[in-house]
Parts: sequence; structure tokens; C-alpha cells
Amino acid sequence: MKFSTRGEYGLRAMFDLAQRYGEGPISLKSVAERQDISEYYLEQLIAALRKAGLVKSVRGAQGGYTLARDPSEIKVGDIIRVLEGPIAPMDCVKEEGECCSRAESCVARTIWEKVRDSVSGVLDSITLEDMVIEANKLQQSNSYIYYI
Amino acid sequence: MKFSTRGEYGLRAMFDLAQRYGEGPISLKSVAERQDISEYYLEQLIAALRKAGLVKSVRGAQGGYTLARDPSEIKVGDIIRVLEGPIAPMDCVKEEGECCSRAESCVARTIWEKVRDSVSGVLDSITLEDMVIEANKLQQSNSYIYYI
DNA sequence: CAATATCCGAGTAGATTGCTAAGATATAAA
DNA sequence: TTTATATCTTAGCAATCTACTCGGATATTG
Repeated sequence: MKFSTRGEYGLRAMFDLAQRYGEGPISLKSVAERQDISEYYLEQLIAALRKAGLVKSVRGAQGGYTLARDPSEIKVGDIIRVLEGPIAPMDCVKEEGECCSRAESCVARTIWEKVRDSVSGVLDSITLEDMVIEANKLQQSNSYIYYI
Repeated sequence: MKFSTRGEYGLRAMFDLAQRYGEGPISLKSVAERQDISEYYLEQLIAALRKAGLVKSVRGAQGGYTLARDPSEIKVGDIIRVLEGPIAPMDCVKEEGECCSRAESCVARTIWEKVRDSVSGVLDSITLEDMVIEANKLQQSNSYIYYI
């Protein structure tokens, strides 16, 4: 029951772009360095995010990536679904549809549905803006601790 | 973000034992047949469940497995943790402990913690007894539909 | 002793994960 | 126009995991 590094790295990269939203295109190289992720690997992840319409790219020198929408309009769930596939602890309860044969009479299925909905609920209740605000709070309280 | 067949099959097998709780030892072969699972594979899963103290075994002819406790005292989460490992969408938020270096200042981490807690909450709120009751209800309502 | 089960360890094909690498294409700055 | 900087695209690959399969040892009943 784990997410892979795709979700982890992808979310960190999107968070990085959110922190710099409005500053023009951010190069993937700089994101990769700050977040300590392989640039080559991150290329694949950002390609998926671009195709899904979550980021825009600018090619060429001084190019890079920007969020396609305001950070308040990108949910963590949007990012995870692109990089990890549909949120579902079992194939039989994929959000899109698709059922197994036992379907109706399967008690286990109702459990997986509850798990799915609770995970979706969490991930769709948090936006990139929320994360940026949270990070700023954390940094403030850290400075407070260290400098008084 | 998926459970493997270990969790799926294991839960179905435990549910099968719960439905027959009090009838003496149930052979793995019969469980495997009813639940349409490879017996050899199920052997590995039940071995883990036995070592974790969730089922008891009786060796020899007429032997088999029984739940180690009343179905009302076995949570779905207990089973899943044995077969799938600690409930955690990322390694850094394993229920036991263990952190990454960024720990405190990691905003993503708080998200994974929320996901973990919500999944744990769902799985620990459902017992095998609940599943058996639910299954009986389902069967009743199905007969009602078909035979009136 | 024979039949029936659990126990235990090893092996294995196929898929997935987490990269790495090479080269094509586009753009800004010199 | 050239050069440097980036994105874009595809392919490959070692290590690990998944979902079994198999062989045989051990224990119990009749």
C-alpha cells in the first residue's frame, strides 16, 4: 500500500514550482537540484504532468516549467492521479469504473471503496497553495525556535 | 497506491474462516476452492497469519485452520498489516517510526501522515464479524429481490 | 500403514521500479 | 549566425517485487 517515488518526487517538484509561481519559467535542473532528485528521472514525471495539463513548458534557453493554473486550483490528488494512476487500493474499485465478476456480493469490495474514498478525500482536500502556506508557517516557527 | 493480492486473498481467506468460526478446523484446500485462490500460494499467506497469531492450525488428517480469536476481535487492519506490511503510503511515515532526514520541515510528509491515518482508520474500524454480518445482509436482500 | 493436512524452503517467469543515456528540437543571448 | 541552454522523446537496463509453482518433510486420524 505505497505510493512510488513517482508520486513523491512529482509532488515535491510541483510544490517547488508552486513556491516560485509568478517568477516565470523554472528550469527542471534547478528543481531537481533543490529537491535532490535525478534530473533525467524528473523529466519523465514532468512530461506526464505536462500532458495532463498541470504544467506549461517553455522551450529553449531561459526556458522551464510553470504551473498551468494557480496553486490554489491544483489539488494534491490531481498530481497523484497523473503519476500513480487512479486512486484505488484494488483494481476492482478504480475511480473510473471497471468491476470484477463477484462485484455486488463482494464484502471486501465495500472495504476497498471506503479506503479509496478516504484517500481521495485527503488528497483532494489539499492544494499546492495549502502546502506553500504550511511550509511558510513551518519556516517561521523554526526561525522562532532557533533565534530567540 | 495498491494493495497486492496478498492482502486481497488473505482477507478473503480470513473472512471465509470467520463465516465458519466454531465449526472446528477448516482445511486450506476448501478455503482455496471456495475463494478461487491457488492453494499453494495461500499456504504462504496463512503461514504469515499464523506466525502473527491471527489463526491457529491443527495438523494432520481432519486438520485445518481456525481463527485464533472471535471474529469481532480481528480487525481488517490486523490482517492487512501482516500481509502487506505497515500501513503507510511512503516509507517515511511507517507506523512503527523511522524518519527521513528532512523530517520536520517536510510538508509532503504531513500529507502522507494524513493518508496513513485515514486508511488505518477505515481498516481498523471494520472487524471480520462486521464483514460476516454484512455478507448475511447482502444475501438476504438478494434472495428478497429474486424470489418475491 | 495409508490418507490427509499442515509446514518449510527453493525456484521462477513476468512485471514494475527507478533510474541512465542519447539524441532531436526549440529558443535566447552573444 | 553561432553557441549555450533547455525541453522533448525514446530506448535500455539492473534490481526488486509479484504471484505463483513445486518438492518434500512432518504430524495426525482412522
